[in-house]
Amino acid sequence: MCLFTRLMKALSKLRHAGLTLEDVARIADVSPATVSRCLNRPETVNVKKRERVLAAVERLGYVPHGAARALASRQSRMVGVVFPSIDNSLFGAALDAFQRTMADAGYTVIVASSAYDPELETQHIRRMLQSGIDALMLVGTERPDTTYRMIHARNIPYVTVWRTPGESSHPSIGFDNVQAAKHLSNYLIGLGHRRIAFFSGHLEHNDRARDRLEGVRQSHTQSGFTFDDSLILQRPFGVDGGRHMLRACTALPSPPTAIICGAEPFAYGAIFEAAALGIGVPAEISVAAFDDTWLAAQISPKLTTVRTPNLEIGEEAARYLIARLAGENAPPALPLDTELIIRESTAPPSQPR
Amino acid sequence: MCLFTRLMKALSKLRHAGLTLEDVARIADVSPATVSRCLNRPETVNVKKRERVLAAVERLGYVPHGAARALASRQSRMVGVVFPSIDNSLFGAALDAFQRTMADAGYTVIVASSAYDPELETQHIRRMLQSGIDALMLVGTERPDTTYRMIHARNIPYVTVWRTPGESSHPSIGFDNVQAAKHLSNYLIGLGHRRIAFFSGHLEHNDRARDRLEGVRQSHTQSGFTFDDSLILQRPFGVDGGRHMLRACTALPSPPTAIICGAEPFAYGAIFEAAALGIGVPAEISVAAFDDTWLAAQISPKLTTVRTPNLEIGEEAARYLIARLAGENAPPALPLDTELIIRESTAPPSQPR
DNA sequence: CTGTTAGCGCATTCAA
DNA sequence: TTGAATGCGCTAACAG
Repeated sequence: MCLFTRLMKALSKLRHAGLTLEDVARIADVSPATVSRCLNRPETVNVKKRERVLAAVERLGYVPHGAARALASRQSRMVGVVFPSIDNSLFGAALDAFQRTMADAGYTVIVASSAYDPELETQHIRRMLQSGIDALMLVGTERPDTTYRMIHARNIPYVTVWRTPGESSHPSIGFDNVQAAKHLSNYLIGLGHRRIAFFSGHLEHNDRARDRLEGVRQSHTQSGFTFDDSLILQRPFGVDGGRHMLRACTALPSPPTAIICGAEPFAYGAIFEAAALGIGVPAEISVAAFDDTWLAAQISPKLTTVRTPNLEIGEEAARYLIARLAGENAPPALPLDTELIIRESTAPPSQPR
Repeated sequence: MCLFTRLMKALSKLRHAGLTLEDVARIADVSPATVSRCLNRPETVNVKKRERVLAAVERLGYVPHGAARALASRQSRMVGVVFPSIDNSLFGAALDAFQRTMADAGYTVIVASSAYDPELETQHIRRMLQSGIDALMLVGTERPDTTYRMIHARNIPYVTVWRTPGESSHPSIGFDNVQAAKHLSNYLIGLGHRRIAFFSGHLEHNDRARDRLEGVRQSHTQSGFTFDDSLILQRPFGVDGGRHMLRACTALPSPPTAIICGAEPFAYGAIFEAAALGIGVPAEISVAAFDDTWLAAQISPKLTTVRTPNLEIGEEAARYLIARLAGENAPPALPLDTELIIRESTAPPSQPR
């Protein structure tokens, strides 16, 4: 029995590199508490002692035990991110920037992708809360009240990104999708387009997409035109969706002269398919989109698109959370700017009516 | 004092949704130990009692405290991933699959991107180890011994991905970069190409890139040709690198008739730049690459490329780690297959010599 | 500035 | 099967 205990202990030592605060304390000939202080608030401890302790830490290769630290201090120094997807350069860029900024502040990031499935998102959030995250970043604001209640119950800071606060009362960092879409639509209308199609991913469970559609609508009504709802097409995200929708809408009895794509892959698909079909872009149909990912300026014709501050969103969200975590009561940053980048894929309609 | 203590306790309650095992135990009228059993090994507890306990858990909305659980059980149910980058669909796809598979097995994933910087990678690994991860996934096998020692000291399972074990003794899940490159190069040589350029990211700190170059070399020597080292170009990853290298090598006194790109973005850059320069692909120069990301089949000319099992890598790596975590001694999966996908960007050289 | 003391919330013995 | 007891490794309050 005693043997067994010793064995288990040996094993546990192995697991934890055999080192605890106490070991370090013994070597440095101080109390465990002092070692703890050296690691967490070095300035509160005598210089000579501190050096002795840190030397011991170094020599032993001591590494604090995260869970123990979390349990005792009531913070894990981990933050969670749930994104609709992470295998694209849109959210990838934001995640990258977020992670980098968080790492600089000593935080570790936990990530999960919900595949645009609200239920999956809820599960991920629950699991993360359970893991003891100190803060949370989510995309958009549309989710069940119960989910927000879970978050509030834990009383941790969180941000929603990719939108501005708008009506919702959630801290948000992002840009105004409605305005951005309105701006783009106005530009097209200004070019003379009167029949504009809107290519979108599924609108339910995606407040950003709905915002953009809303912007296009407002642009029309405020310009004194009516937006034709039959020109709203929906497909799952991806190039193939764009190809399909282009084919669908060019086959219409009265086809659009311009297309606004709610997400950039649709625009690529539309442009590729138009090329395949021998339809000139922008000669016969204009194509514009949102996001300005790396491909936009590379393809031919170069894509007219709204640059969205993907990277900045990740960075600002991290900053906001770090501030909150530090006890500051900073409000989230102001809405970030978008910019309409006019390139080659848009032009006046060929046969103005 | 007593008041203060009570206050602190109240505060802590708030932070943790006010619920501990003990609370549940009290409500269900059992001991805390029983509640713990119900949650972890339900089959070892009386059915009636179990139901009572689970009902209480449900009703109270009890959520176990991750850090406490980790501390007591010596496992965090978190696994770490350090990737060179996450804002591209290559690693993004793998990460996505990895995360999904891990989530299904009840694990949470921590992610960090090293930006191809070895030192940053080391830091991230250290931090993750400290966070108490139960397992770790890394890309490639080339890193300081000290890093591997850190991992071994913790005695946790890990995998390296994107390569096959090869000489190194590390568990690996991936494909044979040398063979894949050799295959591609053989195909080009078979087409009649004798001057083949290799577009690469930086070769130091990137064993995959070196493997691919090695494959191209082997292909040449085994076919009885010599590979011209002056046709190895290096640039940071990205389309711009591809554009730049295309310009550079077409300006050579004796330019190549074909290009093998170590990563796909280079190929896109090369193709776009060739179009801009009025150089025909594949009429005047052939272009081929690795990865087969979504764009490969969309651009014009459609890209000849080696399909690499990005998604499968993430999935298999997760499976392997899960098995190891479950105590199974499963060896990593066999090398995954790659497939040469011949499309439109390659053809015999225009002026065979 | 330092050491002593007392838990953090849970899993896991062990004896019943 | 169950409950009581113990401690995981650390931080934080307190007295010195």
